[in-house]
Order: sequence, then C-alpha cells, then structure tokens
Amino acid sequence: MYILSCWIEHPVRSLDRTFTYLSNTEVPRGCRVQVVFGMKTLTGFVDSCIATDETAEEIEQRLNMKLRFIDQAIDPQPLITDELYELAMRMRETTLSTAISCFSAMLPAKVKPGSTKHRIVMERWVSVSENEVSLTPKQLEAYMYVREHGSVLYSELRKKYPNQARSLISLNALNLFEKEKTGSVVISAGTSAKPELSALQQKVIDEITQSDDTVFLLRGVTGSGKTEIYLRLAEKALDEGRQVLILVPEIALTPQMIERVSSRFGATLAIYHSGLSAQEKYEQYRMVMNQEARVVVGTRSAVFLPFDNLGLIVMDEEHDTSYKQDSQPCYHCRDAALFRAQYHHCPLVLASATPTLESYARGLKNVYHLIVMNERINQSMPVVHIVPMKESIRRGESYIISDLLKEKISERLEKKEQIILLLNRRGYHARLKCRSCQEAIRCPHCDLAMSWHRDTGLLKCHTCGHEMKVMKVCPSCGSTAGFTAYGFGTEKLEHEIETLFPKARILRMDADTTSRKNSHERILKSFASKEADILLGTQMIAKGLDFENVTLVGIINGDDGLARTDFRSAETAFDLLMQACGRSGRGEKEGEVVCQVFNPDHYAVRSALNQDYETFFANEMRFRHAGQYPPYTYMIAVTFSDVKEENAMQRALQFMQRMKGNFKTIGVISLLKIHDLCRCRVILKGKDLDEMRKAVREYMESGEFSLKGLRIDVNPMYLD
DNA sequence: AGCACGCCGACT
DNA sequence: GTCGGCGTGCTC
Repeated sequence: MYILSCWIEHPVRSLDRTFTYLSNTEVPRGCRVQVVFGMKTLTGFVDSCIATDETAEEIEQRLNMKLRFIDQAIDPQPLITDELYELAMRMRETTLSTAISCFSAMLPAKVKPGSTKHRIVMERWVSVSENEVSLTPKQLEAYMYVREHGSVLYSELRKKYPNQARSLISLNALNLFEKEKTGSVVISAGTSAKPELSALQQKVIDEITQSDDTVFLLRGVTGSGKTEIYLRLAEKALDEGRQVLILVPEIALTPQMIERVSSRFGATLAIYHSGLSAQEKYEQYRMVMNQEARVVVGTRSAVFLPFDNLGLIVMDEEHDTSYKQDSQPCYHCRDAALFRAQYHHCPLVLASATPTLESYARGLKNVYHLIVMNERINQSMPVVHIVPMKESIRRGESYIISDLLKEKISERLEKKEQIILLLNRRGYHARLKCRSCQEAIRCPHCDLAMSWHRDTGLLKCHTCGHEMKVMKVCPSCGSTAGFTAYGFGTEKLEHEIETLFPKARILRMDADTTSRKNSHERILKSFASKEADILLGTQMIAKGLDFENVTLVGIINGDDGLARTDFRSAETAFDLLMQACGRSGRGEKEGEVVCQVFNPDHYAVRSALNQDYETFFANEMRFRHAGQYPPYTYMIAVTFSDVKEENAMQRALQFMQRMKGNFKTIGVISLLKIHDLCRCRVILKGKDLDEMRKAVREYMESGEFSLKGLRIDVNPMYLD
C-alpha cells in the first residue's frame, strides 16, 4: 500500500495544499492521478509517494481522517520532471500563486489538468508481421513497400494500394497500430548562408565560452550581429551533445529568426509559441521530451519544456514585457530561465539593445557578466531627424504626417526603396466625443474610451474587445448633437498615405490585420519580397525585423508612451524608439529615421535618437532613485476585484491594515473598471522582497479572508 | 469554486 | 406542514 500526497486541480487559493490518498501501486512524484475530490472527479499531481505495511484502516486511524483511494494513475512516467517540480515549487513561493496554476503554466493545453476538450490525436500505422501468408503479386508489392519503410501511415498505404491495404490487414500480413500524431508543424527550411564572424563577434563568443559565469548580459545595438553569436554558441552546445533554448518575445513576429535558425539546425529544431494550435504545441512538446528536438525557438512558455540536458539558454530582447505573464501565475520568464541555467550548469545569455534597468544595474554590479557591443556590423547608424509636432502643426502642417516626412517618403518611393511607418495605436479615430457634453463614448463594460474602426464601421473597446454601432443619442447627456472624432490610429494613417501617395503599395500590420493564423508571416514575407513599398503598423513592426531594403523609418507620435503615468513609461517609450530606429539602413544603403514627437526635449526621446543607452540609463536611474522605484526597491501589486466597488474597496482596506513591516503600503487606489469588474489595488514597496512576500502569504493563510478575485503580481510590469 | 447542509419565511 | 431562500463550511 502507498500513501500519496497530491496537489488537486482547483483554481481556488484556499485549496492550495496537498491532500492524502491511498494507492495500491507506486506513483512517482510529478505524475498525474485521477481522484475523487468532494463530489467531483479531478486531476491531481503527485507530490510524494510513501510505501507502508499498514492497512487502510490503520492509516486512517493514525492520521485521524477518512482517506480515499485514487481512481487511477494517468501517466506511467512523471509529466513534471524533478527539475520542473522544483521550479514549480519555487514559482509558487516567489509569485505567491497556487501550485496547480504553476503546473498548468508548464504544460501544453492537451495535458493540462481540467482540459477535457482537448484529446490527444492518434494516427493509424502499419508494419509487417511475422505471419507467413500467401499473397497475390500486387499484395506482395504493397507488403514489400511496407517492409522497406519499416512502418507506414495506414492512410498513405490506402492511397497507394487502395485494393490491397485492407486485405493485407485481414490476412494478418500487416499489423495495424496507433501512434500519437506528429508532423503538424512544418518549419520551412532556411537558406541563409553562414557568415564570417567579425572580430568583435568572435571576441564576445570567446568571452562567453571561456568564462565560468552563468548569466551573461549582452547589450548590443540593433544590427550588431547578436543572432550569429547565438547560433555559434548553440552549435557548440550541440557538439557537446546538449540542448539549446532560444527565447524570443513573440515568435510569430520573427519568422526571420526561425529562418536563420532552421538553415543551421533544420531537422532538430522545434518551435513553440502562441500561434500554434493545441495539437501542434503538443507535438513540439513531445519532440523535446523524446529528444528528437535539440534546438527550440520559442516564446515565454517554452522555458518550461522538458529538456533534460540544456547546454545554452538565450533570451533575445531581454527587456520585452511579453516575457512577463500578466495572468496568474504572474511569473517572469527570465527567473525561470535563470533557475534552469543554474540547474543544468549552462550559460544563460540575456541580450538586448535596451536591457531593463534591473538587468543592466546587475550587469554593472557584476551580478551578471556584462558584455557590450556598440558597433553595427556593416554600416553606420542611421541619420535621425526629429520633428517637433507642436511647431509643425502651428506652421499649418498636417498633424499626422509632417512636411519633412512627406518629402522623405516620396524621395524613397522614387528610389524604389522601402519604408516603415510606426504608429502605436490601432483603429481610425481614438475616441468620439459628444458635441454637447464633451464626454467620450465609453465601453459599457470598462471605463475606457472606445475607438472607431473603419474596417468594420464599429466602435471597439481595445481592452475587452466589445464592439458596437455608433449610437444616435449620447449615452451620457441624451443629446442628439452627434460626435466629434479625436486622435488617430493606423487605419487613419493608412488612409492618409493612400491619399498622399496613391501609387504606393501599402501593407498595414496591427492586431486587427493579424488575427488570422499565420497572417503575421504572410504580411512580413510579402514585404520582404518587395510586394509593397510601405509597411505601416503598431509596435509589432518595431521588433527584431530585418529588411535590408528599408532605408526610411517614420515614427508618428513617437513619444505617445510618455503620456502614461506609469513609472516605467519612459523606459518603454525609449525602448520603442530605439527599436524603431534600428529598423532603418540594415543593408548596404544608408538609413534615415524621421521621428515626430511632442516632447523633443525629454531625455528618453533625446537619448533614443542618439542611440545612447548609457545616457538614458543614467537619467532614468536618477528618476527611479528619487521615486524609490525598481531597481532600487521591489514591489508587489495586490488587486481586489468585485462587481461592487465598495466590496473591493473594503477588502483592500482590510488587507492594507494587516500589512505591517519594513516596507511601504501605497493605496488604496481605485482602478478603471474592466469587464464589468471594479478593481482596488494596494502596492507594497520595499527593499526586502521576501519580507513583503511573507506578509502577503500570512494574510492569505490566516483563513480570515475570502481570497476570491485576488490578484497578486510580484514585480509588476505596469501600474497604470 | 461548487455543493452540501442548515435554519427561517411564504405558500398549497 | 412543506418548499425553497441562499448564509456557512468542507473538500483527503
């Protein structure tokens, strides 16, 4: 008899502990089991399994409780390896989330607990049997075909030998068996050649390979050849028989990265990102588990794939906020990568042109091994022109496209060179205001202004996705005076460009044009093969793209991000501007950037235009120090949500009263309503993160408070 | 979170 | 005398 302690599939915080069950067979840690819990049948994860000679009655008497037997063990092998189990427990502690949510985050949907809708897809295969049977000549041909190939998909055999396949099975000449489906993901083979290394690249590679350090922070300007460094380091790890993980922010946006990796490591490559279907993800997961994939390029969740011998982890665009998950568990991919690198004793390379202040500060303090690459590989940096919009509008120029940008665009169009235009806002009009009361039309479920989209002719809420027609009567004052439009997005920009340059071929790329599967890739491919002159879109076109024929980048409302009230707003605005500037002039031709801003004197704008990270870092660190923001302190954001504002507020106040320690509590702040939920937030801020975590955990475990609608975000990315 | 148990008001 | 309201409390 075995005593199992299991984590039960239940999203509720108050049930985040193990429950004891009995089993007649041994079930190792990390396996899933099916158990009856209360009234329901649920999935559990085994935490420990202890053999005993006692009878069930003796155990129940000793523990003074009634125990149940598990229904069955689901996995023969642990689904969560020892390493991942340890990581899950660590994540549970550091992100203050439930164990079961950590396990769930680690698994593809098909094997997540509670996902009954996903079934593992099986395929039928045939192989030759040992039985001796007499066959017709045509049957023999089919039989030999299977023997030659070892095993063949049954559907393929049916297609090739439609009249023989079935009879060979019934004659028992062939065996029919089922296997999990594979091969859904086809990675197109890359054709990029292996370039010569520059002296600087070689130096960086030597520095990393010859060092005993684990974490490297590689700050390299855009176009300094970081990708080639990853590939060479990966080659080395593979030669040593180890695996490689390359993390990227949004892989669907970087088919160029996949192309380069696949031309080097084609057959052993797996990719893992949100654009894959559940089946595709599961197949890639199995490939890693079975050691068929040795190199993985993937987004955040790829950091949990079941590697057993990692030789290198690369985190490209280390500063990107998509590495932080914004639903529970709010983990940061970097922390998980750090854990795995330490576990496997392999290097972790964090790379970015604009590292987060947290990481760069660690680099300067030698917590991370800092390496700087300050020169582009082939060419000089682009020439940057700045257009102060307040003045150009006063001169009577367009508030969308200044005369300078207009002139530069037609210049490049004439030369048959390509142009990227960046505007970090979707839709046509940003908001519609009532002519009578000046109120903007708001989403009925959220507190936010709705954008008007020309594609659909509807108002859309960018937070919850709610769509509706423009009403005749103002919802706040009842007037029928109609509405005036304010602000503009990519749709309007597209319209404007069409009017100004009727002959130009334009591609628009934003969340509205890329909702369909693989549409990212299609748009980017089309632009790369010069089927369009102008690519315009939101920030998704600013990241990591490499088009050698692009010689002009126009940034419209480049400092929009500064209008946010968040402590990180200068950093994100700076990152976006730096990235966008890096898109220009990556080939032989010299590049130019035109940047339209309202605050040309802000240090984030100025340093981005000079491509000067150090100056930005120094200024921003001064600001963070003055406000005691990260990296000088740590924060935990605790949000209570409820349909009733006063309930959320009362719980938040109660929470705040309980928080005592060597840290500050800020709040209670009432946040904007989203999805019909009112949210009230308290922020803990202090130097000792563990002490703050402990205080929150004590609150949760006291059992005095309801924990529903409670969201905890340790080291939050956004506060607005 | 469910879903039972449980203790009070409005009905056939 | 019963049906059912949803307020607490438990789930190995």
